[in-house]
Amino acid sequence: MLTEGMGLRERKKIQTRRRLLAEAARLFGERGFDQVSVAEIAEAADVSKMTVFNYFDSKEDLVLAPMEEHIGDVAQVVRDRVHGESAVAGVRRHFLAAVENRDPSVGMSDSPVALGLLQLIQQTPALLTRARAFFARSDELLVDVLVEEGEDRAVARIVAAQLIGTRNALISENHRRLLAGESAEAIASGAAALAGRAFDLLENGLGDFATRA
Amino acid sequence: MLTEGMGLRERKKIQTRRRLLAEAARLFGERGFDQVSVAEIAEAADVSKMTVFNYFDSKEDLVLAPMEEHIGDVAQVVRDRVHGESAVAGVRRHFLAAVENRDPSVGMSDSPVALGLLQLIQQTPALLTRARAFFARSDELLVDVLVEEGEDRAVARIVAAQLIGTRNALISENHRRLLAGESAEAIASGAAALAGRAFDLLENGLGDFATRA
DNA sequence: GCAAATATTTGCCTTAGTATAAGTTTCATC
DNA sequence: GATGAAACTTATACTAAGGCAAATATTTGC
Repeated sequence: MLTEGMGLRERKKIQTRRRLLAEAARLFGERGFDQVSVAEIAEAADVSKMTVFNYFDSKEDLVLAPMEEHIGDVAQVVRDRVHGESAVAGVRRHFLAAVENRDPSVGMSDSPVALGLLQLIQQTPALLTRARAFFARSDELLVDVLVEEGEDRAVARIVAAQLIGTRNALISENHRRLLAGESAEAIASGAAALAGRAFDLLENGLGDFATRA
Repeated sequence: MLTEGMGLRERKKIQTRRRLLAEAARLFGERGFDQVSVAEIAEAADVSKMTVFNYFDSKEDLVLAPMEEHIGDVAQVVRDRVHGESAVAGVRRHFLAAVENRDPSVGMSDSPVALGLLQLIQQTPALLTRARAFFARSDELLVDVLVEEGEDRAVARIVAAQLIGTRNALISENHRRLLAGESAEAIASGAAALAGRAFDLLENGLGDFATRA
């Protein structure tokens, strides 16, 4: 975060925000989400409780704020896809590149901090719930892009659900492996293979998948 | 709900539960979810606040309890599908039958009560959130069925996400039309056509859907 | 330095949800 | 039909999230 050209007020706000996020992460990491009150976080960051809610709409946001930035990623990728490229192809390309780059937003970071966050989220119902809301929002944003391009909204919702659902399942699988102790390095090739399979299913259809013998 | 053969205790419990649901629906309908406290509902139903939480785990459950019964529907349908039928075909068949039967669980009831509930849910973030949790649970249950049949879990998660996502998008579209004032009768044929399109996309793939010109 | 804008604090309030212990009702069994 | 156990409800008191209003402090542009 560049701070040049900012007034004192802006710089302080950024600092306070960072301090709140850091103290929250520390306390949550030590004791778990539900065992830390907002008041404690406020105290640790040396501000009042009200100020915490001034910076973050809810206690959950103290954990999930970083995720929030990526809500529009898929919609953006589809909007920016190259000529001749389908929606699925665009998402596939972007996802594979993210895996290649060990992008934390697709569950490819095995840093202690990222792992700690992941664990916290998985263990805390309130956070899981909130994370799901982000998926729902991603979906809406993608629908809007498709509608802008002239697709029927009802069809767009179906396609978006399939695309976002597939992508989330892939990310979630990466998370599972990270939490099982695998390194990002170890996960990478498997993740790419699985993604290939997943996007193939999307593009060519489930067909007679799981047909009862 | 048959009450024969039940003791007084069981009958009273059922009555209390119904009274709580009815009073909650009435009050929520009159003033909105957030403008009614649990204490008020308890008073209206002539029980203590604690008793409300004895019957329902949370305030949201007072609205969503009826939905909860259908969480396992898709998983059950897939588990029970006939020989030679694929997972998609099974879900398609069941969904189309539900539309035909104006089943409320797929958004095909235009009764005032159902409409009121729908509206309440759409307008209340906490309820929307909770409803999404049900979808997530549906998904997990479906994954379990596929895994039991021998599918790889990672692949099962991808397929389940596509199936459940598609179905939810269809239901959600029905909800949209209901809230726009259309009758279940009027929605039926369109819903069937859209469902056909949606499951075709699932079965045969998105292919070059939304390929940029 | 001063006034306007903006951030922060303080204190208070409502409400969901939990824990506990003490009452009350139902039921099975004799 | 009395009785004791089990199930259910209640009152009470508590915690914590979150929202609100008015007072206070800080930064800004001038």
